[in-house]
Amino acid sequence: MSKRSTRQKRAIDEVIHNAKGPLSARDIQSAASMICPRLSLATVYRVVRDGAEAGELSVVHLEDNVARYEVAGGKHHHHFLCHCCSRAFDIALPCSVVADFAPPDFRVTRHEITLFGSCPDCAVG
Amino acid sequence: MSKRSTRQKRAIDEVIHNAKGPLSARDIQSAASMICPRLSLATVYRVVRDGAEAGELSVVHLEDNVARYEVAGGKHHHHFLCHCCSRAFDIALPCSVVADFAPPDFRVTRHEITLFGSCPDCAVG
DNA sequence: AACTTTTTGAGAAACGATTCTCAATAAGGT
DNA sequence: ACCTTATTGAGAATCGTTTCTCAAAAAGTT
Repeated sequence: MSKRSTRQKRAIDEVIHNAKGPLSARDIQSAASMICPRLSLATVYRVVRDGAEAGELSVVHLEDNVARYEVAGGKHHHHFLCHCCSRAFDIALPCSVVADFAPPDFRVTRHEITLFGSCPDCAVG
Repeated sequence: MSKRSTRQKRAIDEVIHNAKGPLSARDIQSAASMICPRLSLATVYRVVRDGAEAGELSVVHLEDNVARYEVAGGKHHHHFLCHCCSRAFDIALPCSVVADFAPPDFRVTRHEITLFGSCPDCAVG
């Protein structure tokens, strides 16, 4: 639990809240560095870990071995991962039926739908 | 490209072909060890890498930072990852519409739907 | 069976993400 | 402004997966 409000925490918070999708620790570092120069990766990891433990952030694991963080409690959504710039974006997909199609002896507690391809910035022509 | 048929390769092949879902290198090693004792992890990695390069195997990355391998060219399906025993299972889900719901400026080339929960062996009562 | 060349086993090494260490810095209260 | 204590930065350390190394073992050919 964090006790003091610091420039670093405020910058990290702002970056995460303005993101269009979940951000990796490095994403957060480079974006928040604009606001708070010399922000260290260790601090980013500390702050997001505390945020996740406090239930304010949720951790998203897509397919590239990198944890990404987003504000928790938003409405359910899915993700798009650009194979070109490696950025992740939020996407809304209908998914109400997904869990119902699992064989009945599997207990489904959660699902993730991830789309891959190129994002608007990377798509050519 | 492999030039010789060995006990190790045959064991690994058999294990992968009989699997109910994609297998990690360690999964393969422990299963294939029954057939071919003292099989080393390095060999598993070599064989699956060659298989993937030859297009015979495809690599699946679920959310736990471990590459899993399955025979390529099967019909499209999705995966279930047991958070208890960490095994992955193949699952068939309807997914025809999934890509259509992405915003139009995203180019979708692939998707992955993963269900999480407990598998039949791990689900209690 | 002998020979040549690929393949293997075992552990060391590499690699990238994440965590730790600790002296230096900065919040927040007085 | 001062003091106490949480927080930070920078790099070292860790952790787990995957790759590399190289001598020893095995495949396939004659």
